[in-house]
Amino acid sequence: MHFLFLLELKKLLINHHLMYEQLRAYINNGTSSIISDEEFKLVEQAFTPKIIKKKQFLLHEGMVCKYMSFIVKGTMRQYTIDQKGNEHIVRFGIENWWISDRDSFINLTPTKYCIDALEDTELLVTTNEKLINLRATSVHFNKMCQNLDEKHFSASQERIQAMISYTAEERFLHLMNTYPVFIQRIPQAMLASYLGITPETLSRIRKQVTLQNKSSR
Amino acid sequence: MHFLFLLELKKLLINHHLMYEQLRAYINNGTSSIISDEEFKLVEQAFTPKIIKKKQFLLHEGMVCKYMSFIVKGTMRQYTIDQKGNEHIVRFGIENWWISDRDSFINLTPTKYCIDALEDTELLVTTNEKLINLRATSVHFNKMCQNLDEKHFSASQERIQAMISYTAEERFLHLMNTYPVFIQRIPQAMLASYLGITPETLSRIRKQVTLQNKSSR
DNA sequence: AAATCTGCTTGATATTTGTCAAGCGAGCTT
DNA sequence: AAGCTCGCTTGACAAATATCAAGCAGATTT
Repeated sequence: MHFLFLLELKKLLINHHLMYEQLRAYINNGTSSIISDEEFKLVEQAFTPKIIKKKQFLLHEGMVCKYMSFIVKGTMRQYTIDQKGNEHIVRFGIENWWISDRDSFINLTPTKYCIDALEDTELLVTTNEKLINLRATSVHFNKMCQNLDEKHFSASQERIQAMISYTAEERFLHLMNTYPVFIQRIPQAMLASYLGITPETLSRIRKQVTLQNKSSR
Repeated sequence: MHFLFLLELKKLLINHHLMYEQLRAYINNGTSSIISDEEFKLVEQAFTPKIIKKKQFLLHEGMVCKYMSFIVKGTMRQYTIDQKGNEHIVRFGIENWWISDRDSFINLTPTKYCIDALEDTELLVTTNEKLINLRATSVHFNKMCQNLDEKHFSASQERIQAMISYTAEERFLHLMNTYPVFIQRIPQAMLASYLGITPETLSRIRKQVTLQNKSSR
């Protein structure tokens, strides 16, 4: 009994180690110089590993979003629920992106979003206070945050532009090109919601698209 | 002749002074402590005043966006032009917001956006290098940038959510509540583009809305 | 194995929005 | 004052998308 417990604990620690290592790799990825062990220790201390099982919630409508989480592995979604009970997916979260409702996180206001996991997902979680401190003390980490923010800006703008200028079919093709991972991993009904259309319409669009591909070959 | 020139120059300097003062006011607005004169001098030095006349371009598709501009007064639009020649407005810029294509600004890639002025607009312009230096030297300015970024994040997310969950009419009503200034200042055809609909549809929606208001009184 | 559920597809029809064409009033130019 | 552009509206019709209802194959539960 004791022995099995220790074994599980060991596995857990190894897994946690791997999670931090991926964060380290991503930090190094964005800068020319490599983050030192001492500096990375500061980063480690600011984050807590967390695993969210499929369908579990990270955030629920009405809560204040106290955490900002770096996704190490897995897929999440951030969505609202309207009066009719329909879900509208604002954002998918995958590896190497933040997941959080920044508005609620910064202003401590209740969120209107839910965030849950589409598959078992590994997170590194931090608070606003720790984040602010860490950004002030670790140059490399701060740089990573800036890069992530720019990535986020760019993605949002791209999405808005697609929504106002493209038809549903064009938006789907655009998504296929930009985030092919989404198409592979995410159930079609959720992709439809993300694209702002109904599942039925997406089904017809896909049929359309595959037919066009076949005839052009 | 000499005299008139000096008079014009004086007017210009006074105007420039007022522009900087507004930036100072906005910086102070976002923090608990007030920015000192020495610190604000650093801010002043990083920016150049610029006036863009109505319909003039600040940025054109294909250029690299080398500047980030703080709007002191006026209205701008950031938009794409599709193959059919239709314009799609991604964003309006008004007082106390940045205007720039951040993606191009950061990565030095050619932009796909045009930015022009809807009315004579006063800007304080800076470069990425100056911005980075200034953020490192002025705590108050850095805080303002963070606040602006959060404002931008929040607005983008809000917009995306509106696009995927609301009908055209709901989006218009939402815009009326969120940015009534837009409705007052901006020609209807451009509002339509911003909402992702045609001018004709917006015209019909407005008719609809005013009829409903009348009957409910 | 039967029953249920989930994710997706398909068809018929309704609703929303776009397209094209015309018109109208206000302000501007000549 | 005549003519013109601009911003907006309106009508008739077309296209895109939603809605409702049904069905179906594969996975999961009982």
